[in-house]
Amino acid sequence: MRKPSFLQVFYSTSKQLNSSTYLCIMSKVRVRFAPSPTGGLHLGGVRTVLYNYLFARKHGGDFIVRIEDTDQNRYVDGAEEYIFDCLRWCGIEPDESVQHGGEYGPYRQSERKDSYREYAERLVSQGQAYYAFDTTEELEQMRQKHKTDSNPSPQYDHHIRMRMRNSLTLLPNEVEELLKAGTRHVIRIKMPESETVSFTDMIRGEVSFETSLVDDKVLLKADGMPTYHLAVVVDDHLMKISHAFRGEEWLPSAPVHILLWKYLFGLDKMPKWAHFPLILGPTGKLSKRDGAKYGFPVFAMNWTDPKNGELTEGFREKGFLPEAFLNLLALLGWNDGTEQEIFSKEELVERFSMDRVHSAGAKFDYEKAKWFNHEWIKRSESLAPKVEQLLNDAGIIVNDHIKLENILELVKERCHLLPDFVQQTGFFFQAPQTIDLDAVRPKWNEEKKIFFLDYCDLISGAVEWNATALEETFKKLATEKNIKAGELQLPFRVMLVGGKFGPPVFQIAEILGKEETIKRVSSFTELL
RNA sequence: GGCCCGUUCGUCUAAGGGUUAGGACACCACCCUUUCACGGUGGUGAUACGAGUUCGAAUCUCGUACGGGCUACCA
Repeated sequence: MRKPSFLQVFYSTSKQLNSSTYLCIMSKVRVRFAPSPTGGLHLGGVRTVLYNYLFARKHGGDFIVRIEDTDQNRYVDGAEEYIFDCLRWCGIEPDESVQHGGEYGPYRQSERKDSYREYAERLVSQGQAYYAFDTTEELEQMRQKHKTDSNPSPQYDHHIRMRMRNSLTLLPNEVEELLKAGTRHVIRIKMPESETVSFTDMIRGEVSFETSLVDDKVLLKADGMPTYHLAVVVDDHLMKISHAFRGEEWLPSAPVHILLWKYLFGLDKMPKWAHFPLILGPTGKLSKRDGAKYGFPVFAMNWTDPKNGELTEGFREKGFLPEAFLNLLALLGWNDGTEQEIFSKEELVERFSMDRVHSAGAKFDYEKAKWFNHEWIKRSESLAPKVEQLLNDAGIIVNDHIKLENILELVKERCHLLPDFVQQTGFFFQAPQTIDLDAVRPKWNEEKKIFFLDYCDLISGAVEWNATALEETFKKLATEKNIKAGELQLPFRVMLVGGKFGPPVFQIAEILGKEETIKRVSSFTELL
């Protein structure tokens, strides 16, 4: 018997599915990251990008970056460029964006301004939204007037709206007049008085809300710009977004978005939602404003606030590898069910699945973050350019690149953050500026001084210059002089590197070379 | 205050009714190493509480407590 073709199977299976599942199968996966250009890009933002990206790649879909710049007051110069720089550093390239182009542009909401009003007006004519003419002062008055102990933050909702100045309370011709006169107004959604709105979150399952408890959110602002609520729904529709992922802080406004989808485009067209758990700092939600006050970075890369010139350090500059940064972020709220913790980007794409994303918030652990970075440093084969840059910045010139590669292999396991390499490799290229004499002094004596002088004589004539030979000579001489070799190794180390650190001391001497080794020992013996 | 989400070692997490509740980071001890690391071995350490369902609950249900988020013409 012939096997049924894929299409036949597909057709017969799909008939048994409901229409929304059918659509889900049919439509291409398209996800978006929608940041607002208001400052640095923090941990949580990058993880949201990552999960979006992984999901898109995993399902052969598109990853879109849409700039949500509908608030002109909060616009910060350079923030948009910065976001793309961060993504580039992480190795995440969008398929469509302001910088990458695409068929669904413009990808900046401010440039789509004209399209939103039409949808808001449509809602008004459908009776699902209304014009509101209340001024900021009137709103403030309302909040003051209705504020009680049991209701500290009164909402513009179905209890209040009939007492405000809007197209629900005003006569039609009054509204007409106000509109004609160009009176500043907003368009608000008219939340139903008693409906239950629910949806299935890919991470949390069914979530439901009573519409009577949700306020009449502004959809279109007085300046003609949409609020997030309108823009996200309209643009997700226009850009054919199949799955909408965002942080948990958006969950409370989900009913507004669901209703908007229902009114404007139909629930069957609505993307699947997932709300990611928050990444918490030591005291709660990580905030952009808290910058590096936690003792660890929160931004992906250095961010300088153009308003006050204030610099906030980023993970990149702190010395994190992008591979490690992505890895640690991926594991903050997700795991593949095995005990594996180190994943490359490619592995993450392969293993990622939304139903293994945790629903509970995760407190960021900087110690573990450093462990991830250490693991990636140990695995990395391409550290040299980064380390060389760091050394240059410290005023140390790298004259031999093969030598640097060899040194890197030797010291990798001692470095958690990239700047650690400066201490661990610097002395190979430049004699130590400071010598930790105190580490040697207590057990130092004339006998030992003579040992080193004699050792220098011995090795200066050595034909074979390698760690093994050097160690052999060293130990032999020590035995002859009846001094414990161990007591001599620490001083030797301090002479060569300046302190109690670094790889095995004879290997250091090997790399340093004869001339330099003898030079450092001699100058040391003159100091003590 | 209201609404929503959440709750397994200090932290990130595994365990989709039956496990001595597993791993990782951190911490401690020992081994390796006469620096510091890496590595190895071992250890301390958790199902918030109370009911219910069940022969059996970390796991399902309800309540309580606690934590977090939201409550703008910000996103």
